[in-house]
Amino acid sequence: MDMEKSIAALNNPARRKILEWLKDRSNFPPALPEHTGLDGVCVGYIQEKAGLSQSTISNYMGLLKQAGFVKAERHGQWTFYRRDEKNIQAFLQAVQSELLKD
Amino acid sequence: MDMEKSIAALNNPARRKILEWLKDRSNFPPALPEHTGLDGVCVGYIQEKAGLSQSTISNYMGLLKQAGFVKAERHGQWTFYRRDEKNIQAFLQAVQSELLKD
DNA sequence: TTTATATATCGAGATATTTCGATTTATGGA
DNA sequence: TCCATAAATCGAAATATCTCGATATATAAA
Repeated sequence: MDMEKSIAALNNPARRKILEWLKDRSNFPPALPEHTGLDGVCVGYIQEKAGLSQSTISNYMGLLKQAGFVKAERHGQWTFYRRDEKNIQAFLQAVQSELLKD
Repeated sequence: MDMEKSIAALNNPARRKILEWLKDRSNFPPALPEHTGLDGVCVGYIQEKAGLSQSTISNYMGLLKQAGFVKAERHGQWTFYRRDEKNIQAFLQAVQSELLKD
């Protein structure tokens, strides 16, 4: 749990939005036939949804990954990103115990 | 609850430290005789503890205040800052419901 | 009213982040 | 092998943050 990286990753509305969208696969276009059964969302779909450039999204997903909020898995030419719920919970726990009195 | 301002305010290790220190008055030098009974810690003590310039700390406390994490109260020439526990809890609630799935 | 002290505000240089388009790398298909 | 597509990396301009010292403001004390 790198609090520094985690908070920096959250310090951007688009990145927070992406984390929210990733809660539900149906926020993105339906998976391609060759992707049925695979978990996560590929960069292109996130880019389309966010309306930002490919390089920006790739960068953002890298930051979210380094912060531990998402996991990446490569399948062929695509990289699928999905939330890392365990780490997200761990982060919330950590902020809480840092911020909360007692 | 301005999530934007709140996260930005937390996106700095010194400001997070200050919030932690403010949990316990004894992290700072004892209050002056003329301040006994008054709540909070004055800027000078925070500055001394943090080892940053006076203007930096004044700026930081302003950011923490705008984010709702602290309350300021002026007594004479001193400004006393203290945590706003209600708002801190509200923030934690908000991050949690934004980040957590379900 | 002058002086001293505490804090806030201003202006600026250094550093970091944002975001892009261009390029590179990885992979799969013709 | 050559081409197409997806994603990552690079380089850069615009903007924001960090942090300071200097100055301004507010208050109290002499």
